[in-house]
Amino acid sequence: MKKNTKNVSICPVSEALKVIGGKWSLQIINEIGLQKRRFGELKRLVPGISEKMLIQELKSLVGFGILHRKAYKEIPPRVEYSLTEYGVKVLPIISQIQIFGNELINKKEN
Amino acid sequence: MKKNTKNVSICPVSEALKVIGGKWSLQIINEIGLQKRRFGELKRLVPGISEKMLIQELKSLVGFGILHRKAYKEIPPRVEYSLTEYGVKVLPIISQIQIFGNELINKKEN
DNA sequence: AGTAATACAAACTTTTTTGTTAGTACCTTA
DNA sequence: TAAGGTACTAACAAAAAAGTTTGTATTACT
Repeated sequence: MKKNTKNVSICPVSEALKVIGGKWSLQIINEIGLQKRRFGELKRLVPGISEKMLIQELKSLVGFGILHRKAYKEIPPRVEYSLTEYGVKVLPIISQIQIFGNELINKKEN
Repeated sequence: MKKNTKNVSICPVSEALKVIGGKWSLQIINEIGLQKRRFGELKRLVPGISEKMLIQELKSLVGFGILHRKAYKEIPPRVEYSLTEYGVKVLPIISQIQIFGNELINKKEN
């Protein structure tokens, strides 16, 4: 495994989980997909999320370079979020997790 | 999206995260891979994990049908963990996360 | 009799994550 | 003048996850 400057191992899985490890990030990324989504739109699309968690996650993902944020200078405000070229690389993870999640659901039904 | 008996939506991603959403589960599953691993072995292989978290996760994963636990009636005790047929289906998720994690690491280095 | 090895268990504390509530700025329209 | 719509912010509370410490059973070996 790779080491950092202090010669401590860096685990790719751990590094990834710092970015997409929370309760909501994957759901948000999934709803954005290859589109542009407004804040209010995401609020509706991600069921159960609070406004606080939504902005918190959006900010974090923007900070990690996963999301791009475009604010229009209008009143009332309009902000659009979309995946960056890095963000797009999260989508295959989601696909795999969905496959597994569906297996779990089918398994439960027995 | 699928609905359960109470007509509430079930999200495959959420369901999957209930099983593999913690800090350690993916690392543990990754270390087991297609082999058999003893408790003590995993303790060494997963750096930084406490004994408590290790058994807690192992128990949980056994409960979800991801891991198989085989205890030998010996003293000192010997217990071997391995992936079930369901557990094996987590490996592609890990592969994808590793790809993404490595991208993050490379990105940081600039 | 004392120690070592292995795989845990239980009680408790700390840390992290998530949720709740109330409030802001700005312009438009009634 | 007052209310409405949008994207936030901040303070605080609750819940969930993770960490720490101490202890257990069993047998073999010294």
